Amino acid sequence: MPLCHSSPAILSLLKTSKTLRDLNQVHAHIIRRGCEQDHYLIAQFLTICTAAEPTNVCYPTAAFNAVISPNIYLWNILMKIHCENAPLSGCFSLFRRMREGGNVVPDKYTFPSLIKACSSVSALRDGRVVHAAAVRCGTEGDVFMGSSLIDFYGKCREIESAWKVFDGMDVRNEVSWTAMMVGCLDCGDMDAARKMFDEMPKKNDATWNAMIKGLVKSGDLVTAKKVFNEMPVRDAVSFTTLIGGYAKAGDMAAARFMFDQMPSKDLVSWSALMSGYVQNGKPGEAVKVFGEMRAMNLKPDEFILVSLMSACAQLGSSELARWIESYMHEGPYDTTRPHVAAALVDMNTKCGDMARATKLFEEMPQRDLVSYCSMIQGLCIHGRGAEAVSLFYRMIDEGVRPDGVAFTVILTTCSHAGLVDEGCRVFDLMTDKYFMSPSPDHYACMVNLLGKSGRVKAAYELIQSVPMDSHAGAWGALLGACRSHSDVELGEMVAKKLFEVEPQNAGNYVLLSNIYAEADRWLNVSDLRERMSEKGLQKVPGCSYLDSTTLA
DNA sequence: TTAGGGTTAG
Repeated sequence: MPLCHSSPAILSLLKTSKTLRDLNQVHAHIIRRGCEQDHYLIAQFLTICTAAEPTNVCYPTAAFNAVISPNIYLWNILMKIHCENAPLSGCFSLFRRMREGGNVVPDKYTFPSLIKACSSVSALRDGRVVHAAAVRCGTEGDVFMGSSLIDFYGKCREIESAWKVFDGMDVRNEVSWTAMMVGCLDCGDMDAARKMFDEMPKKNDATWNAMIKGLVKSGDLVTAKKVFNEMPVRDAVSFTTLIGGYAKAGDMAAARFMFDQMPSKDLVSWSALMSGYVQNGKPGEAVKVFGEMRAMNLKPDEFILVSLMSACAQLGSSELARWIESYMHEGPYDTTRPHVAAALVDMNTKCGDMARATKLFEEMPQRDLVSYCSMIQGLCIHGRGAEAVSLFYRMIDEGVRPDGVAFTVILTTCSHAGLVDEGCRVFDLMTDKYFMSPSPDHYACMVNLLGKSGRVKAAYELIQSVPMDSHAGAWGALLGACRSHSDVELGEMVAKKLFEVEPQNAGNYVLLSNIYAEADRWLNVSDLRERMSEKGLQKVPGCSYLDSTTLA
């Protein structure tokens, strides 16, 4: 029996609590007044607890554990807290505890959070188990249940299962429709998504924004803008989605224009604008935006600081780097969080402070894939290829599994440092131990590596064995190698291939012409120059293919 | 009795 009935004094105290300190005080009151078994009061406490300290799972769990016989409300609240902040395994052990010793039966409020936790990590098998449990509990007819299942199957790319849930629902609302539409969008089925968008009885902001996002992702910015204009009330999300779309398309003028149109800008929109400038190689602009933001007395979050650090890395300014670091130490920023730490390492290597980068890297509580890659790349930039390779193996020893990007980084390093045998070993490791199929970029790295070390024939054989469509980058690297090793015969074959795959690239003609010139084959040179002018190709001096297409 | 769940942006 509760000793007190939701003491109004404690309740009102609880409602004004904002910080952990406030909560500790209220908690002390709860314990002193013997209210630890008051379900209603503890429910309030748990809710406010996570609002104040979202990532702290331990504290609400401890308060919950003090309740002798928690009711279903309390179980569901704690379940949601775990689902949002704890690893999936923790959520499932809580779920087991609830079913085995909880003396309660899971209800329709229990499952949606669990399903959501499964979809956030695409845990298809686990989600199916929860789905089955929900069916056994007779809650699968609930709209929330259905919507979370549609979202889950959509995120796991099981669109057929999503449709089955959607079609089987007796009652659907805008959330269920939106979740299904997002499933179609993620599968690339624009027609089905558009049909749903047009046919659904009711739309909310999330619906409109999801459609805009899908159109942006498919590259159709014109229709995205049209839908945006048709939206009854545009919120920060809609603006930010379009800003991101323009940034990805390289149109920073349009992105900036959208940003300036926003009636109220939040941190996410500032961050989108900044990272747009960073992505488009305009670090100076990103730094300027950061200045504008600070002038408005806005407190940057970690995302924004990561963008600022990337901008600084591009600028290579050690002064700015030092300023950012001291700024972060003053504020409430957690510099040990993986993405922040990785950005710090990257910034310091690119601004020339390898000692600082190494110190930061070694002092991290745990090094993840991204921080390892930042450090490996840093060593590569500073010409310390051998150290980079041994760091790569240390990463594997520490149990961090390399992904495709990590292999690109290490292969590029080997290629820059001329570590041919090491590169070949890494390439074999990727295919034989990790069973990864190399991407065009990986092949390009290998061709570069073999080609630069003079093994042009081996490079040619590798590229011919590639089971995918020829990648211009790899062939281009090989042509470059043919030039530096004066292999006219192979150069001709490679160039022929390149003229097929990228006929617009004048650089390939120039390379071949240089190969001829170095072999004193002037007749071939003039032939080639003629073919170039016939095709209307012109090589801009000092400008690569990438530059000229970007400018166009 | 009061309280608890699902869709959209960096």
